Amino acid sequence: MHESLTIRAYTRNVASHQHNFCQLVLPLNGVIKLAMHTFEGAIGVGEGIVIPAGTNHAFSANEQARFVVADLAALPAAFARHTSPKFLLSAALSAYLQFVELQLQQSTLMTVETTLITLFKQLLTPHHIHRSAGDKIELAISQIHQYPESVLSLEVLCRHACLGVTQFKKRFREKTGTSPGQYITQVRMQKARSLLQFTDMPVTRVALEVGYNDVSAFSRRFTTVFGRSPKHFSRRIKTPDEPKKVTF
DNA sequence: AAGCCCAGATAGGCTAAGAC
DNA sequence: GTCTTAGCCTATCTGGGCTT
Repeated sequence: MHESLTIRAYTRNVASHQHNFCQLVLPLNGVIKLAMHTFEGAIGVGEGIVIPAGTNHAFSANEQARFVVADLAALPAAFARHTSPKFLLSAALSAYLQFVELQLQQSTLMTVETTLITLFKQLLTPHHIHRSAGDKIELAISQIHQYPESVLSLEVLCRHACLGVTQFKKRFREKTGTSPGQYITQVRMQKARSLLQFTDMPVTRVALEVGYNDVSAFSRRFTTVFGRSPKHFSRRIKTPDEPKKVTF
């Protein structure tokens, strides 16, 4: 099949139908109402819904609605563990979809669409796709992904999930396969590595950005997780091949 | 099923020393 | 000045068993 990204707008009522491919619907503006056997409700900006191949679905979109529809040959791996078809997008992925809209409206090159789809599929990772806030544990997970630098004690997370500590720990492990503490560390270290690789922030600043008030504690944890010190990943390292800065 | 308790493990803060 | 590493200490987390 031909995989594609398209921008669609206001749609009154589309009767129940199905495709032999997987479809993701991602609002850029307005609200879309969707009905299928595993879900019935509305999705807005910052959310998305996955419609597996062969699933009957009907939908309508309000007058303000504008949304990206991605037709994909297979269900992306990031959705394999999802129990709900609804999901949340990271701020970075939402920004990318805005960029996609502009490019699709302005570019006439087929290669651009191909590149946009390729990158879109690469961004469909747990780092950018969070489960919908419809579940109590998902609320806590969403909090971890949105604010990894904040105080994320068990007490705080239990409050977000409206659960007791025992229930929270049990359900969290069932959902994620790991403990809350280890999950938080994973998220923080992934973010730290990205900041080191793609910004010129010093290690001390990166430590603060991911919730460590002490750089030695951050360095120790980072080295444990990745096997190399933060400085190894830092852009601030000058390699022998790096061109010398020319000043005028 | 949910909550409580507890021993052991782990994380994070602080300090100091040393490399670059 | 920036960063890493190590030692020490305290707080918090984890996982399992027990109770309600």
